Amino acid sequence: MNIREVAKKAGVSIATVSRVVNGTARVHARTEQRVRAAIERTGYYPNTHARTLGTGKSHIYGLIISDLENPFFPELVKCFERVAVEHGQEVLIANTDYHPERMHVCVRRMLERKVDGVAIMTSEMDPELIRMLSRRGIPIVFLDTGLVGRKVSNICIDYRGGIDLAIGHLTSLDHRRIAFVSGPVNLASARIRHDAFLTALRRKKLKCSPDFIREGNHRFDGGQAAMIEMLKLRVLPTAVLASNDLTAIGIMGAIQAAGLRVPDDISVVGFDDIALSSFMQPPLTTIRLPRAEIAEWAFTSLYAASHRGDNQGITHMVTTELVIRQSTGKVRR
Amino acid sequence: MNIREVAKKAGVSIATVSRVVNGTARVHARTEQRVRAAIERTGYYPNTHARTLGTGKSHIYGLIISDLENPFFPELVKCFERVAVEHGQEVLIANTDYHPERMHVCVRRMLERKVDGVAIMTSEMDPELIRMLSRRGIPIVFLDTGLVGRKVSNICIDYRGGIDLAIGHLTSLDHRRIAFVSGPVNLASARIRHDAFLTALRRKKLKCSPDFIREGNHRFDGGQAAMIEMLKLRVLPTAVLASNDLTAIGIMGAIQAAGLRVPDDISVVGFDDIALSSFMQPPLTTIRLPRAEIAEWAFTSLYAASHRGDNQGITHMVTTELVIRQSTGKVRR
DNA sequence: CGGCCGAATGTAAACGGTTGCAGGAGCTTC
DNA sequence: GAAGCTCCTGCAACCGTTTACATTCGGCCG
Repeated sequence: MNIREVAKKAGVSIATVSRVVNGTARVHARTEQRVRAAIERTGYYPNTHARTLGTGKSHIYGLIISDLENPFFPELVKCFERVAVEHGQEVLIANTDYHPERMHVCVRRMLERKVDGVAIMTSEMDPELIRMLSRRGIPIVFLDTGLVGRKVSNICIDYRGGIDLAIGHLTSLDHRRIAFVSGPVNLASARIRHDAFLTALRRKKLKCSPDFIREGNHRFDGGQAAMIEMLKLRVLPTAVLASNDLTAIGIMGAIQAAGLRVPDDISVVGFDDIALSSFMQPPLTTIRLPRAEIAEWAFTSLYAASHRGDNQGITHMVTTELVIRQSTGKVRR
Repeated sequence: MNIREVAKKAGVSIATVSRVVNGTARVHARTEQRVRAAIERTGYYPNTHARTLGTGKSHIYGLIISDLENPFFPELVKCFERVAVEHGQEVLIANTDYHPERMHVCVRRMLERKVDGVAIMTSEMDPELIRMLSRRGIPIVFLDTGLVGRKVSNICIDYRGGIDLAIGHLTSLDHRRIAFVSGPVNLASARIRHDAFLTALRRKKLKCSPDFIREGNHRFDGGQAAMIEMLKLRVLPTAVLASNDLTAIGIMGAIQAAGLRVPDDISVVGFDDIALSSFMQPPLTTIRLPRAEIAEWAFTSLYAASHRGDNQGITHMVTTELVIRQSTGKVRR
């Protein structure tokens, strides 16, 4: 059931069938009718590979992420896929597993399949690889890297705004001793959050003891370990802000395991608002990162660049919001 | 940089380049050298779409799942992708979002991209669609459906064995009043677990009050609601088994919200062993479903069917195991 | 030295679409 | 009635491979 079969059944040339299928040129209503009937009867659908070969457009978009098992990503991937399918496009997903060198394989896979654009939603990256894509005119969109250029767009997250909200919320509950557990310091986006925390404290005229700043790893065990250490201090913080939700959940675990209570003894605030956070005991107060918006914007910017030939990349700012649940409360006297 | 460029640079015909790239026929060592050098210099890699057009093999495998946000799936998807990439194949992921009618779109996407095989890891399905794939000779692998046929394989999970282990574990801790919160009853795999629970109780000569059997929805809120109801009974169970981990986590939430303790007052056992379970307070005792094994076997069975032309599908049995953590304990007097 | 053989390489026809260009049909206009 | 215009439609080249078949080449044997 290829285009030739359909053409024969409809008594027209393959060019006419192609025009009916794609709507690329006027076809007489009567002819169109016949072609459509033939398509119906044969159950014909075009071969995308042949189409790609002819037009150079694959209708596939690449999505590179760090790790699908990190709860931050599934929603992002799902939304990206949903929007892509709504636009009649396909998605190619690749995991780097946090290894910068795996990026090579990912980019290679994208090139081999001739993607029409790539969303790079990881922190790891390699300028050489970016150039490989750029040189071929493939649109790119990044998450959180300053770069913007020809066909290269960027999504910026307002970490500072979210952290300001969280600190404001905590101070309004009379918290003065606020600790922070960061992500891995070699991660740019983790450093931004760390800086934003210090700035926000300063603005509130609060001091921050170095004992109250710990490094985590953006995973459960990192938060847990950091908090276990912190609980050995003579003077404990009354609230802890974490660089992401998994860290916050690890922190809550350590607090509860030590026989203390959240939020009665120590309040905890996370960052990301992964689904899991609302299921914790107590449900976690956290700064929401709108993953659906990120995914949607990532796709549509690539799609626009590929279709309308928008050459100048742009920066899109994504705002965060504070979701208040039950892991934060007023300071006990 | 297509095959013609390479051929020109190496001073050979495109057929020779193709033979070097694919190793499909003998090429003189000296010639091969020249071709490889040309490939190196030009950074050439073959166009997969042209290749697919010529050979009929796309080297793409489809993976249909219910919902990427259900924590059961990310690990499955990740493993499937890893194994596929190791074999030089690509993966096409599609979500049904639990809607049987979305299967149409998923299967259509698979057909359009000419996948070499499809793993259908959802419960929803439509025999008509299966036939559409089968008629074209596309290998299929299912999770948990009795069907096996020409190029159709099946992965069976030993639910009964896992549930027997769990009930054995609970009775050895002196539990006699054991409750069960099922999944949605219209889901075959949920019914199997339900039946297995009843059988296991009977084998231990335990009676089960109808009050102790509730229907959940395989989500957090279903477990929570079912347990809130159950806690109104005059005589409470000493242990609850859930049809999956999310349900179990909802159950623990309801118990703790009611001021009771897990496992001191009520023990809880889950099913699946999603990553989250080990992070709960207390960490959840659960029946582990080996998702990596399922994914690996799903891919390799498709790959074998596509490459070696294995026509007879087979059934693969996957065993479960009990992971004992801290949500289960001895019955208090 | 001629014929034969096998190894190495080239030629050209698919694969299934898209699309620029040409041409025919039907109609208006002078 | 011829010229010119529009609207449809078909022809054929092209996209980048694979692969069956043809061809060339060198060596070996009788």
